[in-house]
Amino acid sequence: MNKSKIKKKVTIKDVASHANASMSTVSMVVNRKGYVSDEKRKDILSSIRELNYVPSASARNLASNRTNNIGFILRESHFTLSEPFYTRIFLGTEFEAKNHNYYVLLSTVTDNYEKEIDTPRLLKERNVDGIIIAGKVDDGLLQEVEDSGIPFVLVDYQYKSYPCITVDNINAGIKAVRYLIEKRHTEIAFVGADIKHPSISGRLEGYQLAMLKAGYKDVNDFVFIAEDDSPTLQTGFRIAEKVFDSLKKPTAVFCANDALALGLMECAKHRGINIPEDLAVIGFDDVEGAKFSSPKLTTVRVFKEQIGELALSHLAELLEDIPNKDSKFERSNHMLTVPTELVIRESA
Amino acid sequence: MNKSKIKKKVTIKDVASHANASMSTVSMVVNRKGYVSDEKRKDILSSIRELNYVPSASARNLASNRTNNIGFILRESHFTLSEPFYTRIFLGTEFEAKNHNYYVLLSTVTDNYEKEIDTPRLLKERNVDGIIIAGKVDDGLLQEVEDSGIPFVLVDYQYKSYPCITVDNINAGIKAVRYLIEKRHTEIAFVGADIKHPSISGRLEGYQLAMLKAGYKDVNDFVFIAEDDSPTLQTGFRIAEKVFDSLKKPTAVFCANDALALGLMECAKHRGINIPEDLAVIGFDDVEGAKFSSPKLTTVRVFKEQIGELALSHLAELLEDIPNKDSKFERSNHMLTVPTELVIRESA
DNA sequence: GAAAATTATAGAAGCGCTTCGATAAATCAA
DNA sequence: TTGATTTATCGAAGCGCTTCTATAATTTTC
Repeated sequence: MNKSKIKKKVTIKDVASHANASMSTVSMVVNRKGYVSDEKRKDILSSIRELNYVPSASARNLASNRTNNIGFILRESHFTLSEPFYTRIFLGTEFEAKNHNYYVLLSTVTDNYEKEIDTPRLLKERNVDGIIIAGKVDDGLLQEVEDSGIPFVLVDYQYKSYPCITVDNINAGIKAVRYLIEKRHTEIAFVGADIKHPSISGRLEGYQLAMLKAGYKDVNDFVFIAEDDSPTLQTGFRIAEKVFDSLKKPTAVFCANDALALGLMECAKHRGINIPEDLAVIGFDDVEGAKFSSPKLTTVRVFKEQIGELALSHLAELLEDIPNKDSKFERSNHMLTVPTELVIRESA
Repeated sequence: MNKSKIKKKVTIKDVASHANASMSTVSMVVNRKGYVSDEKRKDILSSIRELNYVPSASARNLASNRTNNIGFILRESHFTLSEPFYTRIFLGTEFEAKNHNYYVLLSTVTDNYEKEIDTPRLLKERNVDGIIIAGKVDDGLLQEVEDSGIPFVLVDYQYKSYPCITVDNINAGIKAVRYLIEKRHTEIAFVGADIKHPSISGRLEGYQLAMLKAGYKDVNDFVFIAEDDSPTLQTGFRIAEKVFDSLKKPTAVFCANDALALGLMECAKHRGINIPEDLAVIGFDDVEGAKFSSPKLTTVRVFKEQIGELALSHLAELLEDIPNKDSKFERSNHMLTVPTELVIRESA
């Protein structure tokens, strides 16, 4: 705008002449590439500091044909969810992006995505080097991303055998149930909803495996599921009514997420069922509310920020194409599951 | 990465030769500038479509010395707040950004910001044309932004007399209280917390003005405030206990936000106080939970997305520096307040 | 101790666009 | 009619980098 004291922008040229070097040498120092003598490097670095030189991103991008941007695609409804699950993941990504010198362009897509029409601009204009897609999104979008040839990583969702970071739901389910068994519970129920979601079904699978292992034959006896409902507090309340009305009275419940657990506890309170005395409850996710409920909810903690970080660092790996021996990703297999932690509070 | 069928990137040059024009003419068409005959324009546009040309952002930015990016700065804790207030605002900004052809770079800052050290990268590297700062942030950061010379707009916060978009708290407060008075309430209380926050104090001010107008002398008689606590559900519960224990029994309460109102209602339930029969309650914000509480909360709706949109469009105005007669911003005064709406549900 | 490989630096092309003249035709003013 | 404006188009410079190539100087190899 209308400025008077426009400080002339410091360019690589200024640094070069100030340090008595060529532009290319300065560039190499900045990018840690090629051969530069220690002496020259020192001169250049001090010139950079002295002149307060910051490379121009646009120039850099143009010349190197990279953007240094990562796209983060998320469904609108996931973004504005009152429980900050995906925002936490985003935060982790953003944090890690700083370490890798990327910017993150967040782009939300509507829930009823229409191919071509709703295509995120960052995809159309191709000004990202890679893309992170968090949560379940429309298949059409996934297809578009694939077709674009831009490397991408899925988070908390699986599709075909694309690189993805997911929660280790099965093991977490096993851990939760095993804990209940240790506590001498025998009648252990599972409460779930939206069973088609891979995360939920994974948790159920963990439950079933643990029950089988413990010698139960009919692992579906105590399974209560609202197949097509989303796993909310309200749904939890509703399922709870069925649970409490059923003949077989469980002494413990493993819920597919915290919202369900909280809803179930609400219902229990209404019915005068004491938790954890009459009924032990374990949730999943470790949402904010879990710490504040009464009794405080015992649950499986999901490390959301870590997931976001991991997604970014894996994507960075893909982009840099550096065969990284330390990589958490085995050769062929680009699927990584993140471990969880059982947080024992009051409800179980 | 390693692609086989790399589609050669379509450049402005390709379009130019295909349309039998010069690069500069194509550029002018793309940017809607200068003089181009209708005929040539049509040719060029159809070539663009045919070749599926998308301008390169980096090249553009480099040549024009703009970035086409807007920075959106937010405190981490505000971002991961379980109530998606700021994320909603961000969503509005992002939405509007598409219309103005900007990308939004979201950058969170830690709550205990340290000048220089925590400076957002987008500020340091100056790769945004303008900045939106949402919510209260550290003064030092504000200073840095100011010093950078990059135009900025504050949202839901005021500082000196910088351009800002805020909620019309005072009028909303008046509206809420007036509604209660219409409903023949005479003993109307105000419940608030964190009173130094301009939004909260604005709401109190509205309350006081309405009460004065209604003929009350001692407008502070019925004011209950937890000065330094943040306005959460827990705080609401605590204040409620004081309210219910006090001698003067209000028949209606105007709460500074929904969380407080929800907490108060929780406490009322414990005490067997019926809402709205024994006590009318009005909240503020219209959070998700307001629709689900029982009774459903009557509250003042804040149009979060709209605020975000407004912030962006105002910033765009500043950047384009086009004296816009339709602007909602009067000449000198760059402060805009966004109106609210009283949503009448069950609690009042 | 000559050829090969490595280290160190500089120069220049070029990434894809915007924008500043230059030029010329068409329109206007008097 | 003639000079001044407006309209229309093009060519070329240049934005600030990266990176390829060239050229030396130095070190390694056998």
